[in-house]
Amino acid sequence: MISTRGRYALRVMADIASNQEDGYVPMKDVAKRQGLSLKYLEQIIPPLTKNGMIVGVQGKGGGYRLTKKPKDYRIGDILRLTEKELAPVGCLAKGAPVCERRPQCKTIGFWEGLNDAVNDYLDSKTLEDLL
Amino acid sequence: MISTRGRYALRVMADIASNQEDGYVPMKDVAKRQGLSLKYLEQIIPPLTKNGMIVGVQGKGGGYRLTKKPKDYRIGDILRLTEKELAPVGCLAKGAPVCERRPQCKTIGFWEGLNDAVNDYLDSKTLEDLL
DNA sequence: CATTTACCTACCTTTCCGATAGGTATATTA
DNA sequence: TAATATACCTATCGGAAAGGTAGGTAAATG
Repeated sequence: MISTRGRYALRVMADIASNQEDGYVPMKDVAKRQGLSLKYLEQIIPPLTKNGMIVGVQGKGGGYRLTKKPKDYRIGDILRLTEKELAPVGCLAKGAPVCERRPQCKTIGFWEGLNDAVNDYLDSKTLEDLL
Repeated sequence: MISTRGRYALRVMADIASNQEDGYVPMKDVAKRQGLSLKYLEQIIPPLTKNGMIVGVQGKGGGYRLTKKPKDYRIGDILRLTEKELAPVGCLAKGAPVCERRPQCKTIGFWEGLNDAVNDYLDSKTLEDLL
């Protein structure tokens, strides 16, 4: 399942895209428009700035701004950064220990297929599709 | 995303399919072969019997048995019965209250698409594919 | 210098997953 | 008929994680 982190991140990105005419968009405004907690958003955003998806400028008149055109953001990329884990099952998760039943496991291939299906869909859509 | 309930259910179904020559397969044996807790499996199984996916016979010599050929079980059907919730986001869940932001929500269409993509994949595979 | 913003870190509360536990009902076999 | 083996039922529980709150610091602007 997708948590609020990823869902809110998408809404934030779409909101910035819609409001960044030529200046910077304060997260305070985004929070108010979207009806979300500013403090909570503040701890969801960092992975996006650290990976160059958006730029943040401090001080008066500051805020956030996209670094690319909406069309050039794959939703999968946004979610993979903000969501703690996207894999459908634990054994396909990032830091998962190698499952000892792996050799005899009859379902792993099926789960890998599901994982691929999900990621293919996420990568087939862009931020522009949300606007 | 997918919990142990659905994952174990698949392993149980595959195990029964592989061991039900012409008699009934005791859950005790399944638990031992799969390395899972019998008591936990016992509370995962009921939805499968109540919906006619398998039949359970009590008493000595009893156990479980498939009601159809492995090829006729869509994995999606098994998971929708055993998994508490398959929807990728809360607002698409079974008993979810209507979201008040629905009219202005720009992401709901995207999530519905993901939900469809997942279910399409799950319904494209059968129990036979796991054997 | 005052204000506004991003940025950082700790903590907290509730939910729920993943089980454990103890029992009852029902059928078979000796 | 007694003993046994099974399915079936219901309550409880510990730990982890989600989802958020809170309070601060750093930097830029007017």
